[in-house]
This record gives sequence, structure tokens and C-alpha cells, in this order.
Amino acid sequence: MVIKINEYSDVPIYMQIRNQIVMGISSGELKPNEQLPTVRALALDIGINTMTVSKSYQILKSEGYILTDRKNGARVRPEIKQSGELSEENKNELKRIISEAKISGIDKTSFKKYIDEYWS
Amino acid sequence: MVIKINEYSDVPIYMQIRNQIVMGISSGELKPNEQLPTVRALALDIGINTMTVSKSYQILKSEGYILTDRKNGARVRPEIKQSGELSEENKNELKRIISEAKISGIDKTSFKKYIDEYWS
Amino acid sequence: MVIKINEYSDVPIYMQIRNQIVMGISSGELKPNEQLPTVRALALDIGINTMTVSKSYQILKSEGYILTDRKNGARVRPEIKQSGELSEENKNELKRIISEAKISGIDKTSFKKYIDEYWS
Amino acid sequence: MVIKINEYSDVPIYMQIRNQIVMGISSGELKPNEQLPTVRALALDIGINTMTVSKSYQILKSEGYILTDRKNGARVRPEIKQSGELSEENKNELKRIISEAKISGIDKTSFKKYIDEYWS
DNA sequence: GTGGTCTAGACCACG
DNA sequence: GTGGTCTAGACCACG
Repeated sequence: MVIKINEYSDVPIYMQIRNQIVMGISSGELKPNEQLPTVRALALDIGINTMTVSKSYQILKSEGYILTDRKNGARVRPEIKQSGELSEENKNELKRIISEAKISGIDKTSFKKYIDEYWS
Repeated sequence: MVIKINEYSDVPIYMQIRNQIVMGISSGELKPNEQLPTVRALALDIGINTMTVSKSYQILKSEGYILTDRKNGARVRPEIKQSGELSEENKNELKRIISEAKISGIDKTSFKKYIDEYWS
Repeated sequence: MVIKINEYSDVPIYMQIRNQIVMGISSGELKPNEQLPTVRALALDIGINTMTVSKSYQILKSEGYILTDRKNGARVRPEIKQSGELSEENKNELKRIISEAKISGIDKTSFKKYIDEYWS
Repeated sequence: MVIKINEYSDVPIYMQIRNQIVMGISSGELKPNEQLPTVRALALDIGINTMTVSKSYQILKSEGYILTDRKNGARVRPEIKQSGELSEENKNELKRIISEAKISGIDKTSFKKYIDEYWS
């Protein structure tokens, strides 16, 4: 899986990495138990500090998306807990996005097309 | 309109204010041309510095959501330009939320129920 | 001559009025010795404070564009002094605009077309 | 690159800084990817507050002229988007300057000499 | 009375 | 070490 950093984004690098790995898991590109690159390898690959990658992995671990152990490095957690609902933060973000969409003149049907497009 | 700040949030205060005013405009709670509280009044009300509120207003102004003049204070811009599509940032955020929703075990139908709920 | 205020502009109202009268003189729409509306009439017409119009007239007078007397109100000065060169402020503004034009990918020929268009 | 502030100017300090950096980029004095001084260094150098410099950088960033990150500081954006035309504000300013030039007795040929002088 | 600018100083997130 | 956020307080321009 290729991680791409957008240097123009205000999203911190560690969060961009975290987000892309989550999206990789979600899309199935990253399979359960699949090995992630080592902190060192990924940092070298992207050209950033190992501390930054380490932070991404720590967050992913604390969120329950990956498992880490000293021996084998990091891998995708085979059975990620499914809460069955959006986090409070994601609810708020979704509300904000919908508000901005409405002001932008997007109707509900058009908005749901974005969902269909991004879901697949 | 009541603005509530979550002091534990990672979202900066000026952005929380900005977001809530945008949501107020979107929901219709804030009408076109409606006066917003003065920078001083809102700062006093929330218990923060005037500079912070001022920053929120300047962002809202630069985004085309409000007008400010020194005589009348700030008010909702009557004709907000409609781009007709999501910003790139909102697209990315929406993709991220959808990814997390899928991992959380939410199916597309359930996800769209959130849209229906928040849209009204 | 019709004065139009742009409420979305950051240019102060008194300066918008001043600028439009200067442009009216420059274009010939306002003739030498032509009477300007009274402060009161113009303020009423635009729907602003008389103090604001008064400030515009004072600036125009101090710049040598108009004459005022208590009896006849304000009129276009018949012989405006011609320095034959740009003011320092206008030089700086022109430099800034040219700089931004160049970065925007406008070449000198295209830029001069703006001059031709606005000069006539 | 040397930034010089005119403390008597009506142009706010943060805007003077912004303008001079834009002019530096336009003239080539500031190269693509060239590091700008840190907020602290520039503030100390000019003798103003860091917040003021920070505001300049944020404007430059929002306008797409520079990049900032907390690791490397600010630098000139390598590929600045080219709109190919003047902004509405610059159009209006140019009209105003031309009007004043005409009243000052400058003819079109002389005015274009300013363009030639400032363009190079 | 309003928003806009600026200061001196502090603390924080990021890397 | 860097930029980002926030405060308390001051003064100014505009209307």
C-alpha cells in the first residue's frame, strides 16, 4: 500500500498516515493480519521522521485498528471491534459538512451521490 | 443563537465558533442579514478573548458567509455564493468518515439515515 | 452622476465616494465647475451618514479636486494642478499590482491591454 | 531579502510584509522553495510582534504563495497557481490609479513607461 | 459603539 | 525549534 503525504494540507502528517491506513483497512486493500511496514521503513519511504510514523501507529493501536508487538512489528488487527455507530467527533464533522453542503446549494440527493461514490 | 465551546476539543475555539455560525446559517436559525453579536459581546458571553472571536468573524467574512462593517457590526450575508459542490477538504473528510463508518459495521443504508437526520 | 457603494468591499465608504468622484472627473462625466450634490443630498441618496460624505468632500478638497464654499456647496475645481507624475502611493500600488499580475501568469502585453481598456 | 516597514503608512504592517514578500517572489529575489525567515526571526529583525508576522504568513499561505510547516518553517510555494487575470480588487485599483494619472496630466504613453519600468 | 490592528507574553502541537 | 493558538490589554479608524 502506498502512503502519499500532501504537503499543502493542514492535516498533520501523522494524521494523514493514520487516515490512509484506516482507509486501506476499510477498502480491503489492507487485509486482516496483514503486516504493515516497519516504522523505520515507512519513514524512510515517505521521507519523514520515524517519530512521526511511530505516532501514527500508536494512535492506530489505541484506536484498535492495528496490533503491535516487538517481535513482528505492526499488523492489521484481525477482529476490529464494531461499535455500529459513528463516533461523536465523526457525527459533528458530518453535521458540519452537511451544513456547508446545503449552503453550497447541494441538495440531499446530490449529497447522497457522494456517499454512493465514496462507499464503493 | 447560542454558541457553545468545548474546551476539551482539539478544534480551535475560533474554528468552533466559525463552525457553529455556519451551521446556524445553514439551518436557518440565522437568517439573511441577521445581526450577529458584536465581537465584544460574544467574547464576554463565551468567556474568551475578543481577538479569538474577531478571528472567527474574519474567517467567516473571507469565506463569504458574513459581512462586517464598523458601524453595524457583523451580519449574515444575504446572498451567499453557491459553488454547487463540496470543497476538496470536505470530500476528503467525507471519505475518511465513510471509511471509519464501514469499519464500525455501519452499512450504507444506516449511514444515509444519519444524512437524513442531520439534513432536516 | 450615480455613486454606488459596495457594501462587501473593505474600502471605507468615504473612500469609495472619493474614488468615484475622482473617476467621474477623470472621465469627464463631471465637468469643471460642475456642482456636486450637497453633503446632505448625497448622504440621503446613498443612505449613509452625512459625516461620511463630508469626510469624502474634505479629502477631495484637500487633494485639490474640488472647491467648497458655504454659499454654493461643492463643485469640481476648474483648474486641477497637474503634477505630471504618479504619487508615491500610486507608484507603490502599481508595483504591487504588477507583481501580482506577473505571478498570475499575465504577460506585459496582456497587462497593457488592461491599461488600454481602462484608459478610454 | 530585506523587509522594510513604513510605520507612517496607512497600510497595516502585516499587509506591508505580505506585499513585500509577494513582490520578492514576483521579481525572483525569492526563489521557489526558498526558506523564509522564521516568524520569530523576522519579528525580531523588524522589531515587531511575532503575531503580526504570523498573520502575514497565514495570509500568504491562504493565498497560495507560501507553504508553512512546523518543522521547516515557511518557504515559497514551488508551483503557484496562475489565474491568468487580475483580481477584481486589482482591476478596481488599476482603474483608480489610471483615473488619477489622467488628471495628473500623464498621457497613456507615459503611463505605460511606468509599466515598463516596474515590470523588469 | 463597532470591528481592526498591534503588543508582550504564554503555552501547545508537530516533528 | 518551528508555527499555531490564546490571553489581557491598548489604541485606532470608521461611521
